[in-house]
Amino acid sequence: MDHPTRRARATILTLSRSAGVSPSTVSRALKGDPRISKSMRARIAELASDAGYMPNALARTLSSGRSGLLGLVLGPRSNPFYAMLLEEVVAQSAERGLRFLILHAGPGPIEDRTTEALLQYQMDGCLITSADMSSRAAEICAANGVPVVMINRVPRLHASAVSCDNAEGGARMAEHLLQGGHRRAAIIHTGGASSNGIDRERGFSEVFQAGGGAITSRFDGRSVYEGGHAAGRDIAAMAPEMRPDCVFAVSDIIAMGTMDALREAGLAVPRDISVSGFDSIPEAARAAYDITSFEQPLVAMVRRGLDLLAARILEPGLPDEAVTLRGHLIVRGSTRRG
Amino acid sequence: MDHPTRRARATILTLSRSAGVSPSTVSRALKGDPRISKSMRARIAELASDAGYMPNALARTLSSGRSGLLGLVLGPRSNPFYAMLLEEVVAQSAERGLRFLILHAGPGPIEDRTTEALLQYQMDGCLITSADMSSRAAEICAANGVPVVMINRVPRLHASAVSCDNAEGGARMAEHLLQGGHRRAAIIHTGGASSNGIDRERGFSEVFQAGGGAITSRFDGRSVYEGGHAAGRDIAAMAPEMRPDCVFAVSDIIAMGTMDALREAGLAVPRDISVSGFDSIPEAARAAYDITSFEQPLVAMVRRGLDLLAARILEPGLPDEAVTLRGHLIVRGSTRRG
DNA sequence: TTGAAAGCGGTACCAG
DNA sequence: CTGGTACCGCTTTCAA
Repeated sequence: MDHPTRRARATILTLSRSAGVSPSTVSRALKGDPRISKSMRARIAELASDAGYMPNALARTLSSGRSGLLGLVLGPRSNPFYAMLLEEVVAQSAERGLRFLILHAGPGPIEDRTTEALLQYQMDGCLITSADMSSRAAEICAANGVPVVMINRVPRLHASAVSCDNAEGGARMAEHLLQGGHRRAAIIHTGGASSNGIDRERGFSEVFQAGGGAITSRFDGRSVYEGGHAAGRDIAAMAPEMRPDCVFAVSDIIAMGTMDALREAGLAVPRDISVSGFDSIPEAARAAYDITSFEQPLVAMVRRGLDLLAARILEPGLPDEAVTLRGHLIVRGSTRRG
Repeated sequence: MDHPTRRARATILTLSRSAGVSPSTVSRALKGDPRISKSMRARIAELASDAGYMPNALARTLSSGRSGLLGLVLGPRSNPFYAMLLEEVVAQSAERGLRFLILHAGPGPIEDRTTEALLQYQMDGCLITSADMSSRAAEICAANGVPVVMINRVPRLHASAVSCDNAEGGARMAEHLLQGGHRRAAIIHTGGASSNGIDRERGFSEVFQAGGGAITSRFDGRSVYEGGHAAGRDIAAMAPEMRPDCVFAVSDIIAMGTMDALREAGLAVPRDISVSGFDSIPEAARAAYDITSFEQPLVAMVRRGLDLLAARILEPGLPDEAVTLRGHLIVRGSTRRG
């Protein structure tokens, strides 16, 4: 009961027959093994392309043990940062001949059921780009010898990680705001879950306070626009003398919401209050927002992340590693200057 | 040269040995074959879970011919609509036990090289959610008996498709604007490539003109915020008596750019000019934009898309099919009412 | 109700 | 430089 519409595909066996050589010779010729004569290689290459031969990656996996498949866990679309990460990851991994299987995309933690799918597909490794993912997935992977690398997240047990220097970023932002004459800051964080957010807040607070500033209020921005918006509304509702003179949101998407709420309440940014964010997503850079932010070195982060993963796939014993990359402050129009 | 860190995984063979039965019995027991006695099934199930047995999906594919893997082509992140689509697709396919391999994510067409990866991984089917993808990929898939379904794109050769009624959406928007007293419309389209955009524009133009309105200008919004922004700037620069009284952008992301540009130029929306979009992405629904839009029935579109794919995987001979779903107009604050 | 054995498409080791 | 062959993990007839 074959599929009549699906013409039988060429395999190494069929090629070997039409070439009159053995399957192993074909296999070697196809992957450029130097032991095969040039002429034979050329002949087989020609035959293969004529026959429209496509290697069966799955069969190769079965015998070689390596699938070339990586698992990807992506954070929620509500933060455009993850969409950027996705594009960059896909672009860079294509160059390396790696493919991604989507394990999870969206809010909430990855389910155990899903993690198991990973194992069924013999993935060589797993890339996690979500800040609030349960560490359970990493555990399951580790237990099965599948290396895990996290991007945009501080390292946890059973995983390597790449992140930008979040504390440093917070500190740079604090300096910038202090120089602009700000002394009363509101912080919009992400509520416990995100280690990134915590580091950014810590770096900010230390420097801001050391410089004579005060953190006058804190809000939970829940890593979403709406969370920032709600915080902005609360800030705008404060009595003018109680109001902070600047806001540090731990991510741009939050800062966008805050800024909109402040404006809707009739406050001018940065005249009445400065707003700053983190990540430097393109949306926050638009003229309509023009938010001062700390840029994460996205391309480099992805590159290092894939490097870490590739190294651990080649050499399973390698210890976990935490890489911190330097980002940089981008001053835009949403913060008052000195 | 084994990997010492990676404990050997349980396989059907190891299970069969510890159970003292044949591999085929284990295989059948595991998938609930009724021919295996209840007691044996229970015993093997227990053994399997004790051993932490995970089936090797790739090995299964090799012998069964079905991988459970689908290919995904995703449009550029610059339009949040694709990120929505991604989350919905992943959520719904997880329920069906289908996994997605990312073939492409981002701007530009999918490369042939990439399409070939598809074939190497024996994907059962392919889902394409990008408006401007080259039809070449669909062709390659078809040639190899891999069914292709396009979501948010009108059908082409060698593929089934699901889309919302784009022309109808344009028509509804035209009616709405006519009722609001608008008679001079600017259209911001996406420049040839997108069949969706063309249908939306056509539906709009026909009804708007039939109702006594005129299309006074057209701009290429290139499906990106910046394209809409540039068009908005051009519109704002027109002499007031030449200026359109409303704008129909063929997607929300374009409308957002246009709206920002109009406001930056000092025009009020909708007092001076109305702005309308298409898709109804959450970003455009925010209070800061509040854009009147035509909502695509995303959940249903994805459901039908996966249905089409699933049906064609089970029965390879099925003819291509085009499904059109009905969306609906969402009137918000960016368009002047009667 | 269960077992034996032949593949699925490649890889890689051992010969020659 | 090339051939023979066992095997990766699972499915699936065909027998018993």
